[in-house]
Amino acid sequence: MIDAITIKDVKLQLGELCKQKRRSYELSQEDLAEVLDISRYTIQKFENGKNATLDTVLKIANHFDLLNNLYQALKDIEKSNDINSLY
Amino acid sequence: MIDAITIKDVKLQLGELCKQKRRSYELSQEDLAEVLDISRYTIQKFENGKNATLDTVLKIANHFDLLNNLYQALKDIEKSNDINSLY
DNA sequence: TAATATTGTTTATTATAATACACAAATATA
DNA sequence: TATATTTGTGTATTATAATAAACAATATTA
Repeated sequence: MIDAITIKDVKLQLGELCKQKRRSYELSQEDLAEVLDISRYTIQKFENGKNATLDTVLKIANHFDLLNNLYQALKDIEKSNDINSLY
Repeated sequence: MIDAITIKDVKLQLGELCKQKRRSYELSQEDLAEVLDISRYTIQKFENGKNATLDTVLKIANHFDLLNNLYQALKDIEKSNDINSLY
């Protein structure tokens, strides 16, 4: 039996994804911080699963072209809710 | 030509989704705030597209059983990155 | 329409995310 | 191995998200 996903799990996975994306672009934490105009410490903490603000997360997502994906996913959830309400 | 999705768009959509989910459970902002042990003002601001913390967003997502979906979506993005690196 | 419930807004305070800086630890490169 | 680069940590400060409480503005219901 696999345990349910926790908030901590999601934060850690978000951090891992940032780390992976950043490295695939061959950017250091310093580089990414600079282009996004945020501090390296903020990136550092986010990549290691600490709490962050939505703005920080979305700035990073945007830089790695994940904003449209995210938006569409949210729209899909909203739509699936609409459909369920028909039954 | 449709404009690209902005960070503001995503925050507004997150807020709308919270509002919709909350209403589908017939909860007031007050109700939701109480069960999540956060203030109604935090919900209020989030639902209207203001900035928030990841913890706030994930507490809400968790309450509406969206955490597994989110986690899996993040894993999928990570995996698709791995695959691309093979070519 | 009157009463009730919900949502929006304001102000003040507290908690904490973000910043800046320095330095140590760990990795990568010459 | 020595040098350089990157990452992790610590401390202090600043900016702002979160809280609490009250009240006005909107919906909802009787």
